[in-house]
Amino acid sequence: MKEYRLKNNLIKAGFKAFAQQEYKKVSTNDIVSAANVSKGLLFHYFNNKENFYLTLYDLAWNVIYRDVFEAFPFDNRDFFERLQTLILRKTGSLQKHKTIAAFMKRVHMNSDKAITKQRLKIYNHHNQKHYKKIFEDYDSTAFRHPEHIEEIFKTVTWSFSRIVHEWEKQYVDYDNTEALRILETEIRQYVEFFKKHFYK
Amino acid sequence: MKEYRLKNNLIKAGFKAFAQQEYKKVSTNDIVSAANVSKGLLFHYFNNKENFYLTLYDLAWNVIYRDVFEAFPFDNRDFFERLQTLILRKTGSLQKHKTIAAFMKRVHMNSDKAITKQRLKIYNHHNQKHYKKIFEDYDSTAFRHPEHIEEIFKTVTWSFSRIVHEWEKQYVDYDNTEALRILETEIRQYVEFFKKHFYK
Amino acid sequence: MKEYRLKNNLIKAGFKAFAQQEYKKVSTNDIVSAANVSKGLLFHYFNNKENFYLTLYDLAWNVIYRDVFEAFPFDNRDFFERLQTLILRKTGSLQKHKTIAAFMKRVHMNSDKAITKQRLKIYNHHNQKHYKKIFEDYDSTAFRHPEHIEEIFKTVTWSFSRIVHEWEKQYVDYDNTEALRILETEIRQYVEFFKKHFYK
Amino acid sequence: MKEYRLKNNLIKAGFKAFAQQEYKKVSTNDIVSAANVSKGLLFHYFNNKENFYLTLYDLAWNVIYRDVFEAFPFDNRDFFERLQTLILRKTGSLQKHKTIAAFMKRVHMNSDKAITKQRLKIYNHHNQKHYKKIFEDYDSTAFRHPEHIEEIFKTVTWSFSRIVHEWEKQYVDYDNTEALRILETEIRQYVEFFKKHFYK
DNA sequence: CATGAATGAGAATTCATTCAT
DNA sequence: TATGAATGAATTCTCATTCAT
Repeated sequence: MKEYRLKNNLIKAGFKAFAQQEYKKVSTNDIVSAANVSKGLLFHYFNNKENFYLTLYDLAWNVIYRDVFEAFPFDNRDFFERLQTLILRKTGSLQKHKTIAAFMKRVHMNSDKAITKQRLKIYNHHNQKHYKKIFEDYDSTAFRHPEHIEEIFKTVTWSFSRIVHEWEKQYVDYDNTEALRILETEIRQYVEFFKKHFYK
Repeated sequence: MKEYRLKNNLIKAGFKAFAQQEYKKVSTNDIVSAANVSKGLLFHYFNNKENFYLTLYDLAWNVIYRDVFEAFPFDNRDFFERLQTLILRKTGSLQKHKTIAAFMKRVHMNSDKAITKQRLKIYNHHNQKHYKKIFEDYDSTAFRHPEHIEEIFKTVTWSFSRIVHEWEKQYVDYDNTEALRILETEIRQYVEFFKKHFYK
Repeated sequence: MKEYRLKNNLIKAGFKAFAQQEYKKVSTNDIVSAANVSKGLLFHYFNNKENFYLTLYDLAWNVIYRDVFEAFPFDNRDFFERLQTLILRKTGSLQKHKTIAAFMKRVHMNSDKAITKQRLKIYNHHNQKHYKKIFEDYDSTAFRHPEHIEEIFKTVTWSFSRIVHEWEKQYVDYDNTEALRILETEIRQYVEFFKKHFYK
Repeated sequence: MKEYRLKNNLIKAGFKAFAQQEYKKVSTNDIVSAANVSKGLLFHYFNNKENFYLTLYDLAWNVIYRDVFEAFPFDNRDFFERLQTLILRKTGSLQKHKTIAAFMKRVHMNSDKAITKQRLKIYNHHNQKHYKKIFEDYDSTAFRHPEHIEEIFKTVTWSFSRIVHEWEKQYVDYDNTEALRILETEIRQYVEFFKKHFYK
């Protein structure tokens, strides 16, 4: 598809620019000249700066979830193991795409009202869509108290996100695969712990 | 001091503006018109926008540490209790000065390189100066292993900052004094815990 | 004529757009997207925006004069009655084609030099062509002073255009047929008046 | 007032530019460079293009009414003669300020919604203010039917505006004073006519 | 005949900063 | 100390037009 070459250039340049600097500090001029593209093209494709930014955010989630769902082991219906796979793959994807990871960090730090609102919409849309995919057919028979699934889900995901956060701070400079193995071990440990308490 | 009225107006307007919006989004026009002061005066007093911003940051710490050191119980030479007082007063001060608290949050989220660098300088300067004041004459004889004081200091301050952080998130809407009492109880609990382990 | 469908879409969209907004305010993007047609096609058919605009103007007169000349009673060779028919049909046509009427109003208000010049050319071309048709074989024997035909022509057409103008302002919201009947009565009255003075 | 020199340059350049071309066709660049003034200054004084345009419109009426009211013969309380003075002075003022006259024509032809709305507001404000001044203490005892004053007022002003309009078209190129004398004669004639019919 | 990607000059507007008074 | 007029580079965005396919 030769015709999307320049659009792609814009997207790449956008990710890079918004990963390095704040939204407001990045000028559309910077982006188009980095993308080696005319001034008008950005607006031809994305209408305005804000929409471009949010489109990139949307694309970023697409990239991440593509990695997450590539040959996802749907045959394993164990709740915790699915969750573990999800987290490890998400984290792995961000490790792989450094620019996107940096971009995401900045997006989530942006405190402009209009942008925050739209960003949440996009985020929720992805979350809903993909969590449904993963958790609509998990094995609920294993739980000791299936009626507490809501609370368990929250506690567990929250704990995991915390673990990832701590791990991120600590292993920021490490070799990717090595760091991921460490995270995996830690998560696996917690999975065992959760299983012991929440399963029959 | 009639002659500093306008400078003060600028400072107040500055805190308010930078508490509500990002550095880049706030225009000097916004500030001077909110302060009811001429355009030139801002630059007369503060040279440029960046310096104005950093001056406010410096002033903010002054405000906070003035609260902290007002009748500080220096007669109590216990390490942990001094630390506890420091933290509770700092937090209390921010609770009292909502605008400054919001301002500080935004400053610490700002990721502009030039500003980050300068901001750290100011931060370190205050930290050094005031921590010295508090911890230069603590009672070191109580420690089981005085040679580990460095590690203990880090562990403890880090834990405390974590506790405050969690507390902030949870009690954001609560009544000030009530929320502070809760924090105090929690911190006191940890102080006991630390004393038990690190003191003879 | 399947192959002119898109050209027709463009024309319709053009009339509508230029009826609603000034020439400069209408963008070619507006037109092509309203016409559901590619950007290039507009330029393929009409070369540039200005030419497109003027082509529409030309077409508008074609539409109007088609209505005027549909089964025109050429057997009646009376000068004033032909003129009356011309005016009533012209006005009726504009009442029928609201969009074209609005378009025409805007075109005649446009004061861009280049466009005004071209517009006049088109206008004169139509005028000449059609007035000739109507007035080349009128019954000149009825006039008291056939040598004054020029002045009579001017006086009469000018008076009629004035009558239509006043009528337009007054009956803008009325039912078409009803309003037209009123205009007809008024014009007929003047025709009688003119006949009395200018005929033998 | 040395400090308003450049503001005045902008105003003059604005009148000239908007007198020669449509609102949309005039670029702020054209104006500032004609005024020999920096790009920013226009926006410093007038915020945006639209507001600049409307400010000029307001100023134009000020200029005209300043001419109208300069030593206005308020001692003459005759209704028609006041009206006559008003019209002749208004017309004379526009003859004197050719640029403003051309500007006004264009403003009144502009069909942009937002601008039309604001323009009317300004127009009504001036009208109200000045008509009140002139007609609040006219001699109403002279009228045969003072209860019909509303209708008389409308009929008369409408007739006069029509006369001026025709006159404008005819004497566009004539010497100012000569043309004005012609208009005056014509108006005077009508005043006599009105007096004969509406006065006792 | 039909597309729409691509261009780039030019538009309005913003804003930190300067400087004469 | 205080003003605010003045600057102009930088920014976002528009739009008629071209052209390879």
